[in-house]
Parts: sequence; C-alpha cells; structure tokens
Amino acid sequence: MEIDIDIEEYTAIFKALAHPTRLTIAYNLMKKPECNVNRMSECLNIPQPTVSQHLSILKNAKVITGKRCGNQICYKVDNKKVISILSQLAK
Amino acid sequence: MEIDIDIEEYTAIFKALAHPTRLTIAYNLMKKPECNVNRMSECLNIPQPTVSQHLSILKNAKVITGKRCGNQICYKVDNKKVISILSQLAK
DNA sequence: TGACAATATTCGAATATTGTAATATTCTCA
DNA sequence: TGAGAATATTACAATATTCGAATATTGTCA
Repeated sequence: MEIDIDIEEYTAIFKALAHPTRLTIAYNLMKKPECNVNRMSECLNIPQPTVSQHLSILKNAKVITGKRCGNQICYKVDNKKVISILSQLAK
Repeated sequence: MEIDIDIEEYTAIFKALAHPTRLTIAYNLMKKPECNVNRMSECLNIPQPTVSQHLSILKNAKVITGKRCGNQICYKVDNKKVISILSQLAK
C-alpha cells in the first residue's frame, strides 16, 4: 500500500482551503487574478484585518503569492497543484 | 464576481481531507476500494477507534460510504467530486 | 443463544482555529 | 518630510479539533 503523493503537502493545501472565506478568495483569485485586499474586503463584505489574516494563511500554505503593484498588493494563486485542484471544482 | 461552485459543499470536503490520516485513508480507498477498518488500522499503525473516528468524519462529509460485507464493513470513496479531486493529486 | 470479532461511541485534556477590536506597519505622493 | 491610504499584526475570548483510553454496540456463526 505505497502512497505516491506527498500527504503533508496536500494536507496543508486542503487545510488552507477548508474555510468558506479562504476557498472563496482562492477560487476567485484563480478565475480572476490580481486582486488587492480592500477590494476583496468589500466584495466579500468581511473586515479588512480578517481578510488579511486569511490571506496570511493562504500565503503560508503556498497557495497564493502577493506582489506590490504601486499603492497596493495584488494577490494571485501561484501553485500549479492548487490550480489543478481548483480548476476541477466547476466541472 | 459571481461564484459558480458550491462553496459550502467543497469546504466540507476539503475540511474532511485536511488531515494526514484522513487524506491517506481517502486516497488509498480511491486507488484500491473496499477496505475494512481493522486492515486500515493495521496498515496505518493507528488505533482502531481512532480510525473509526476519522471514518465517521469522512462519512459525514459524504466522502466515503461503507457497506457491510459479511463479517466486516467495506469502505470506498463514493463521491464523484472527491474522486476527481483525488485523481488530480498524483499528476 | 452466547462467545467472539469487528466496528462505533463517549469522555476529557491538550491543542488549534476563529472572529473581533485595537493597533501597527508600510508605501506613496503632494 | 508627513499625511493618508493600504495592508499586517497582536491579543483575547469563544469555539472546534485532536488523540487516547475506556466502553458500547453490532453482526456472525458454532
């Protein structure tokens, strides 16, 4: 019964995605990359610090990355494995 | 920014899979269905009651189902969405 | 029926996660 | 430089999860 995937790696990914707010953020970022924090906060109607905390969890799990674009920080899903998982969901 | 997937449904799935033991069980069951509890307990070297608890969580999340086969209960992954997610992992 | 094998449930302590509020940091640009 | 916008961090109470131990339940078959 050999296992051919990295269980710890995927456990971390699933854990990061196992929250409605974070899954929504990640899924939306996959479909439409480059979104800043305030915009997410407004769209989701969730306080900005709470959004930042969830983004931090997603970043630590290597699900997303952020880069500064002038005034703000633009996030996107930057993980092939995550993209292939999220892409499955709408099928 | 319309969302076209059922966030709650997938959150429940990811939450169920977001544990090393449960992910291992689900992944193995997908690759080789029909495994009973004691066998899992032995293969994983995890106490039987603990395995049962994890199976219960996977069942509640509709990830697996179990049916009695004579003396024992055989579990398998019985959820198309979960199968399509788990199938991605080895790619 | 009764013994045994297989599986499930309950409980409690330890740990982790969550949301909110308050505050801090970082960057831009006038 | 300094004000303001954007983002991040901290602290804490409430809630949820985890594991192990003890025990209970369920089904089979002699």
